[in-house]
Amino acid sequence: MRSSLAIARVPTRDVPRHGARGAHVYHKLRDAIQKGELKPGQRIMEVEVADWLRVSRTPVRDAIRRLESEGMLEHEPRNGLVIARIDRQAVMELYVMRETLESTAAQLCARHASDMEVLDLMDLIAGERRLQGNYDALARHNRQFHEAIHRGAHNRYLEKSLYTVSDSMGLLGESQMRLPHRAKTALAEHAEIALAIQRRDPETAGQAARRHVQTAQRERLKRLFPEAAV
Amino acid sequence: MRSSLAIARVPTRDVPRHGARGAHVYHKLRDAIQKGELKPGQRIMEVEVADWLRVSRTPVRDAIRRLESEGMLEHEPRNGLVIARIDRQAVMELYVMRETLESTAAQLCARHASDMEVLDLMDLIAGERRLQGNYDALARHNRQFHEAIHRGAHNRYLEKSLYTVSDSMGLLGESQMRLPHRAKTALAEHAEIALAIQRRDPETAGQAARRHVQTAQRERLKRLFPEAAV
DNA sequence: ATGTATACACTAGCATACAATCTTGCTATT
DNA sequence: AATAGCAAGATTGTATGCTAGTGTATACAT
Repeated sequence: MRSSLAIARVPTRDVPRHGARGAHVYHKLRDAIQKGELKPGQRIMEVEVADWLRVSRTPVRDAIRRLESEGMLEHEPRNGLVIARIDRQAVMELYVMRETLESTAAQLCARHASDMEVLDLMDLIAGERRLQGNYDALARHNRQFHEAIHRGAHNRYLEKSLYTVSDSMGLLGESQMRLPHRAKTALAEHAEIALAIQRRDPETAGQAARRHVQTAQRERLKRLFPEAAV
Repeated sequence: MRSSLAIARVPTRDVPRHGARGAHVYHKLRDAIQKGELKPGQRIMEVEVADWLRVSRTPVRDAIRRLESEGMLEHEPRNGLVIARIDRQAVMELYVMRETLESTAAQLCARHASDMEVLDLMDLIAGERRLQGNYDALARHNRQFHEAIHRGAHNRYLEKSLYTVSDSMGLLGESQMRLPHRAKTALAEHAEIALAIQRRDPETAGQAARRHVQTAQRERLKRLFPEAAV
């Protein structure tokens, strides 16, 4: 079918091979949104994206449909497709949802995670301690820690829901882990969750996760709406 | 652009007008899956669907991408795109997820539903009582009741998650409400949830919803896997 | 100056043509 | 008999042209 050295073959351009362009566009857009290069309310046009990534409109459409269904993009009545805006009300709803899901994930993780997964979790806590001060790394690490818990719950539907909720959180701006005091508090909270999971104590783990989300929410609201008395 | 009486114009065929074909295909496919006309594992091919609905592959692809992202369709390694299969493990995970979400919805509904929405809920209970024996109607009614609670929670992310979870439930086969004894029990459980919501008692409402999902799960497992000792 | 109508540009929805990939079954070779 | 290789057909991925619909500007009327 192809050159016998197909495995060594590399795309001439940065255009991905046939059969992966839709996914490529999806990830590029997603990353750009997460990094804040594309901001909420900003308009997205098929041709622009297609030009940017040097593909045709079709794979762009595929990616857009997916991001739309995940709530990262939305059609604004008289304005076309835009990066989803998250108003105050939506932030509240999002955090309520996250509270529920993270709490459930922690509970299930305490019940179902393998011993290996629990060890991973403890390693992550140790790693987080070492990273104090390095805010970029902490932000990435934070996501890893939470994802480890999500995986440990062994529930694909829950994991997927948490995935989209986390992405929507990304729309709110940069990670809270960049705030020194937040990073410190978060470490303690993470440790509390991880220890409860290690003890196989679902109730405590769930409660700890719930509190963790709540304090994160309070901090977030202070930054997003500093004028409001929260 | 068009005839001056565009408003009176009706599509010649059942092909919807420009700007709605993708959505049309989405709903047709979704309905067919819910009704069991398309069964889990069955292969879906773009051209077939396109012929069936007399549209081109493009809107079909749009619909497929969406259903895929919602978990109704999935790619099977050497078989292409198929209606999602739900194995025993997935059923368990799905019900855990539903338990969490329905419970949360009931709690939030007790807190945030408007008085009008609560009245609606009570009307639905009364209606359900009258429908005893009419199993088709009960199945529809059941969905309405739950959707009313989902809406009453006033949380768009929660509502969306519940929407996709409910759809995945549809993959399991016909509604449990067709079983006489299940219909009777369900009515009592629904009433319990609704009354707690009316009393604005989130804790009780949440617990009742959780139990409701659990008994539904037990019944479902009995039917799906009669051999297993559950 | 304000309202209304017409023309124009822009964008997403759609259809279709083309290309790459995968499946499958056959054949030749061992 | 088993297996590698090949070829035909099937199916999805990709590119692109065309069109309907909608926002915007300009001209005209009041």
